[in-house]
Amino acid sequence: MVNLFENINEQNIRKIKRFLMASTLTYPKGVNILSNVNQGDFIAIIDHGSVQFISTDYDGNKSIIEDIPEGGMFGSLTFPINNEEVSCITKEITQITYIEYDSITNDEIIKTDSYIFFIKNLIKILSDQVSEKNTRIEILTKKTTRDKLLEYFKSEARERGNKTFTIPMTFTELASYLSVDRSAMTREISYLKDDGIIKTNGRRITLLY
Amino acid sequence: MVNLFENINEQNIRKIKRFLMASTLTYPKGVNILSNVNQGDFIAIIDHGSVQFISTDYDGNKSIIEDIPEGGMFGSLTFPINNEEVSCITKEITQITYIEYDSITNDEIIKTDSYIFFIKNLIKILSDQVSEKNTRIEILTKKTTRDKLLEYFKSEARERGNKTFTIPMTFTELASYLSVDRSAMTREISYLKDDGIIKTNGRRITLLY
DNA sequence: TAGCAAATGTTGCATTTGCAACATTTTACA
DNA sequence: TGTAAAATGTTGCAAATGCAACATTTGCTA
Repeated sequence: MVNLFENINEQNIRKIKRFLMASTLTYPKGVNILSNVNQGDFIAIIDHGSVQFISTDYDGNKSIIEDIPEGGMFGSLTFPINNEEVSCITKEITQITYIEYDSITNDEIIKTDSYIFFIKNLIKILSDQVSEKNTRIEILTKKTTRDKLLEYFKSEARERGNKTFTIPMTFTELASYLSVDRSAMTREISYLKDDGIIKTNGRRITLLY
Repeated sequence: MVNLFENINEQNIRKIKRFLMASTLTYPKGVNILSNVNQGDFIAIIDHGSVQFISTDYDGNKSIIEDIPEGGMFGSLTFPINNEEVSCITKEITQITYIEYDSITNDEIIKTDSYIFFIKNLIKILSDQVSEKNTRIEILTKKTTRDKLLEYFKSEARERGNKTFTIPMTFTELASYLSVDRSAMTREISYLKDDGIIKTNGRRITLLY
């Protein structure tokens, strides 16, 4: 995953952050950081920790929209923040640096040496996010649990270049990512094994075709 | 929707396009434009016409991943283009300008007056795409057709700031967007009407709560 | 390391859904 | 403007799935 400050030395990072009017906040585990959010558009970079965007139903049903790990970023431009159903929860103690969106093109910063790297990193990160979401949409549009699982397994296999891989989350989280009932998913996984389509060993999966 | 060349005058657009090594191609209706795609990463801008990204199953089931209208853009960085299951079909006669991704930060172009506008437009478009996809993911993760419909209706109402709105596509296309069976969706819509939750008049929907 | 919480596995059952087949209406365009 | 294609509406039925309830295993931490 690309870091927003990749290929930029410490000195220039400090300079860019200054021009970007960056401010850094630290949150404890389990708080909703969107509750006291700045005015105006911003970009948030996760220095340490991780967060999760969660959508909650009128029924209390929760679905994870996105997991953002250490080094990741998110922005007010990419989330319907004013949607009261969406919250952004820290999964652990988390330090976040906020950047004002309008400042990314101010006069000072575009004269900075590493500015082009910064912009290219930002564009790359956004592109990767679109790509990731396209992958998830392609999976979610499959009608059956079986097809969702197979599409997910195929996308993992494609990404790793290997028909054997370890899924990077628990089965409980996978069910949430695929938006299916966990127990029904377990059932379908055993059918896939019975039919000789996959082999499993814990979270290690092998596609057999 | 933001256009990649918004706030840039004709002269500078020509200059930027030259530095970007832009090439323009025109396609007839109904062809897969990814079949003969350039080497390397690129950004494609739709000058006239529109395209649709479609994923096709081993069963032949098709699902629309994204509709891109006139003025829209897409890129090799945001689509798993090497995935043989995804195709990009022109919905009508379509003219597309291709830009080489690496050239968006070449030495010539960053000296151009309107470069900052160009970059800001690009970032805005990518952010909007992420945001749109987050909305769709939030809808697709709902378990029932009823909840998918309601989430979609709410997101439309939110966006328009009005509980009455006209859906911007056919019901057939909506079923595809929600990834549900069209006839089952029609059935669910009449249940929603019976239950007094919505009112409809053709594609005009009113949320009654 | 004991104990508790989370993850995983299993199954019956009611509900939801896709699918198919068909009638009717609307739209596009030759 | 006539006609074919697309969109819309309806319904029976079988398949898929969510849900609930429970047993078992794993992992964390006090």
